[in-house]
Order: sequence, then C-alpha cells, then structure tokens
Amino acid sequence: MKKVRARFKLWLNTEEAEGVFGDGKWRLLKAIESAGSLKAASGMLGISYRKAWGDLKKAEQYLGVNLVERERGGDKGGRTGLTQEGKKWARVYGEFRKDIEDAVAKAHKKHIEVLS
Amino acid sequence: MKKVRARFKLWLNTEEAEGVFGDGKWRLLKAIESAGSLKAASGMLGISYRKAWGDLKKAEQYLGVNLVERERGGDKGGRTGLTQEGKKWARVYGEFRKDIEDAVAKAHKKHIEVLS
DNA sequence: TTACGATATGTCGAGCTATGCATATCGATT
DNA sequence: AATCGATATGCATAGCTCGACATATCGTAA
Repeated sequence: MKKVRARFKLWLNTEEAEGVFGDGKWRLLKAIESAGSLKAASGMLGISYRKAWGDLKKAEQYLGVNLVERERGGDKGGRTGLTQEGKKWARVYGEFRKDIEDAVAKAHKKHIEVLS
Repeated sequence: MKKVRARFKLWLNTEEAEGVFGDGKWRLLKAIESAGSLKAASGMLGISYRKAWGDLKKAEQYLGVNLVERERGGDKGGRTGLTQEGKKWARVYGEFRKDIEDAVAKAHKKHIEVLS
C-alpha cells in the first residue's frame, strides 16, 4: 500500500443555500482584512475579482450578516474592510477549522497510518 | 444570523494522484459488499456504472491494493465482492470518517452555534 | 469638472466531471 | 454452441463552476 495523506473540506449550509461559508470565504475575509480592498484581496488569493465579489455577496446574503463595509469612489477608488461581525466570523471560523484540522491529523495517525 | 449546519468532505491523496479514496469510494465499497456486484452497487448509490467502475479502478491503481475480486461470465453474468483488504479499508475508513464526523459536530457546537 | 481606481454586475466561453450510449468480452448453465 | 447478465472500456454530450471581458457607477482630490 502506498503512502496517503488526508485532506478535508469544510463548509456551512443554511436551509436556503449550500456553501454559504467555508475555507474560501474565510480566506477571503482574512485577505480583505489585510489588504483593505476586495480587488487587492482577490489578487492576493489568485482568484478573479468577479468570484471574490460573488462569494462575498453570497455569504452576506445567506448568513444574513454584514461581513464587510464597502466604500465606492474617492481618490483611491474605494475600499472594503471587515465589520465587527466580519472579524468575529473570521476568528470563529478559523478556530472551528483548526479544531477539525487537528482532528483529521490525529485520526489519520490513529486509523490510516497503521495500514502501511 | 441564520441557522447554519456544518458539512465536510474527506479524502485521501497519494503523491501521484488526488482523491484516491474518500467518502464516495467508501460508500461504493460498502454497497458492493452488500449488493454483491458493481452494477447493483452503482444502482443502489444512484451513480452510473461507468463512474463506479472508474472510481474503483482509480482507488485500486493508486492505492496499490486489490480492494475487490471480480468474476466475469457465468449464468449470473458475473459478480464483484470485497477482498480482505477491501473489507479492511471499508472498516478502517469508516472509523476514520466517524471520528471526523464527531469532531465536526463537537466543534460546530463549540464555535459556530454560539454565534446565533 | 475631470480623472482615477475600486466597487458592482451581466454575459459568454473554457475546463472539468459525470452521464448516456455503444460495444466487446467473459463463462457457467441450458 | 447458444444464451444471458455482469464486467470492461471508449467516446460524445450535458451540466456546472469559474474566469475573462465588458460596462456602469461612485466620490474624493487635483
């Protein structure tokens, strides 16, 4: 048997929609926080602005939470930053995800590695 | 904030290929075990025979393990059942997955539900 | 008031995955 | 040897997601 590594994907659903939050949107929030704009954030993550914008809209719409505050115009064109709610979501989801990451590593050692 | 449920996806990679085993292939093994044939198993799972066959081939090829024993011909046309290795994989992966499922439920309670 | 750069949003096409369909092969039973 | 139903496998198509492209809008500073 060859050596295998475990991978996982984590996300949140509401009754109306699937994938309203997950690793991608979590990374997006963190990137927005450090970059100060949606455009810069999408560039950092290597995804299209179009997708980043759509992801953000979906998350806010279906969670029913304002994650970011947006400003249009101005000499810098505009900006996007996290609201308090957005910061909370970034932090809480990060902790949630970390717990799962640890659990996967632990379970992999316990169950899968012993097969080798 | 609306009510959210956590979902996850789990899979295994080798150095050569991604997704060589995971929930889908695990369910396939279990279905083969109870159905006694690949055709019946794919029907049970609501996936095409073509996909079930490809998934099985991929898993065996990249794990380097014979998961099933196949028989062609005969009055019943043929059959497919699990090898000892296949049964072990079905069991071990099931336990692995269960640990993660529990961890996700627990972490969801701990981190996400409190946001409501 | 003009210019600039980011937000906002629709649309078409590319890439990937699964499905449907077609065919070939196999072998115990009749 | 003829049959039957499952395995084995290629290919063309449908469906879906994401990205590229195209605009429109906004508001401060020069």
